[in-house]
Amino acid sequence: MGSEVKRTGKRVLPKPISDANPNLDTTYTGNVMSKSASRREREKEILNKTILQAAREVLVNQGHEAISIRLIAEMIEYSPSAIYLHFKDRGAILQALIDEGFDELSACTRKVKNPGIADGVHQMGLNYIEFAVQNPRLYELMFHPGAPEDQECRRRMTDSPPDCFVALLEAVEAGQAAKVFTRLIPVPVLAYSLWGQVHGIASIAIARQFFWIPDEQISLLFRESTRAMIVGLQP
Amino acid sequence: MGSEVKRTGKRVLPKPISDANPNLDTTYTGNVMSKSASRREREKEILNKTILQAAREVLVNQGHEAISIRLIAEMIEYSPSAIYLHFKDRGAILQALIDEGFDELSACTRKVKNPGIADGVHQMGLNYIEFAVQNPRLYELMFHPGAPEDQECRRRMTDSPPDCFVALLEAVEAGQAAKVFTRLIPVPVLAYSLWGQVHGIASIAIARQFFWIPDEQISLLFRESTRAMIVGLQP
DNA sequence: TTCATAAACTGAACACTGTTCAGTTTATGA
DNA sequence: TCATAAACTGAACAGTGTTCAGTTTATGAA
Repeated sequence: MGSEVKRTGKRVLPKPISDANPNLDTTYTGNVMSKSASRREREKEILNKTILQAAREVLVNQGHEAISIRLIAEMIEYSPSAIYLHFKDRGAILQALIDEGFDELSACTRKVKNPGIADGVHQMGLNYIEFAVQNPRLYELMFHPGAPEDQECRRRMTDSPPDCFVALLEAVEAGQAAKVFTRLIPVPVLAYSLWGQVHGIASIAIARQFFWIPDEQISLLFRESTRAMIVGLQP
Repeated sequence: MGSEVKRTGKRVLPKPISDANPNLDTTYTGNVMSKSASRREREKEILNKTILQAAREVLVNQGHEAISIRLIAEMIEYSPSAIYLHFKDRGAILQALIDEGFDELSACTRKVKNPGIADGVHQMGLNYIEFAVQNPRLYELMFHPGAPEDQECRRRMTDSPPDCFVALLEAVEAGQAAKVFTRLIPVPVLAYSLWGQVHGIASIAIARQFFWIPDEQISLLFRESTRAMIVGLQP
């Protein structure tokens, strides 16, 4: 619990950004939105981020099951009900974390220089696994968010694939053009084969309950399994 | 809810097995354990199974998150507290379901005839994926039981691998002897590469949110990805 | 058959969730 | 200065897992 400060309606946090503040947005005042209204919007944005920061901290340390509204409320020193002014429900918070995760994963896979050649695809896979291993709780949330029904996340996902998969599809297409993948199977099948491989290795690496493999062989496993998959896709 | 029958202490269910019952165990009466004591033990066993049946029904239809003590209690027409006379806590019920799952998965992989040859290994992988796809909720529970800490499941797992993995290790060793896998990497690395592949494909197939692939290409994906992995493990 | 004892079982409680909403406090702009 | 809107709280509701005192039933010896 800690502080026993009496809490009243409006909080001093987030601090009102004074006119002297260099971050003040002076380019967009006037007719459509009043100055204070836009400031309020920025404050709202800040509190939004604060909530997500707290949620992510819990996620990293204890996993997504430990994320509770009341806990977050205590961390950011607001009442639990205040959170519902910023997020529809607990699921919306998790979804925001999932979105963050996919953005970061996408950045990891996109940073390889030549995705179209065999080494490039290999490196994409290794980057993917690296992200998963370094953010195990987040990765777990991204692919196993728990209650599987009702989420509109499902709809969004099926509407358009996450960008990390788009990157893979592009690499596969470039690889086919460059004769890296010569086997005559549809591009999605090729891409899913590759994705399945790295996802499986990453999942197993995260769920450490399944490791009777010496530590020094893990990176060998990452390299060999991804290599084998790429080699296997050329007849 | 249904019946409003007044419930009192001891239940008529499970029915006492009379002496006329052909299932009566007459081989072990007498000194160590009295007749009625052994009957009670059998009744306990039955109620145990009844609880697990109910739990599995919920699991299959709604996923493991929907398994609640109170719901199970209603299904088997006992009070919630009665369940704690048979299982330490909710986690113990889930663990029992997980154990069932690994037994069944093991049976699936073990039923291939020649696991040591390439086709055998391939078939093991396909059987594995088939199990996962046909028991998606169970498979999800087995590998993502939720709260990851505190479980003594962790200890048991790290003590000895599940039998399905032992079967794979044996197949890989036989495959190496038969020159199916000629690449010079340690057996565990080989086995994990194969397991990672099928696990990844199975996971993605289950989390259908990630499918923009036409239905008719799914079995092709299963076959091609497992094939590619096996081919890739020979230099 | 009687009866103390052990086993099985229940009901009420506790502490914890997510979520809602009436009511209070604060900021706003005329 | 002051009505109004926005921000926020506190208490409540319904749900969860779990515990435990107390009741009901079955048992086996007297």
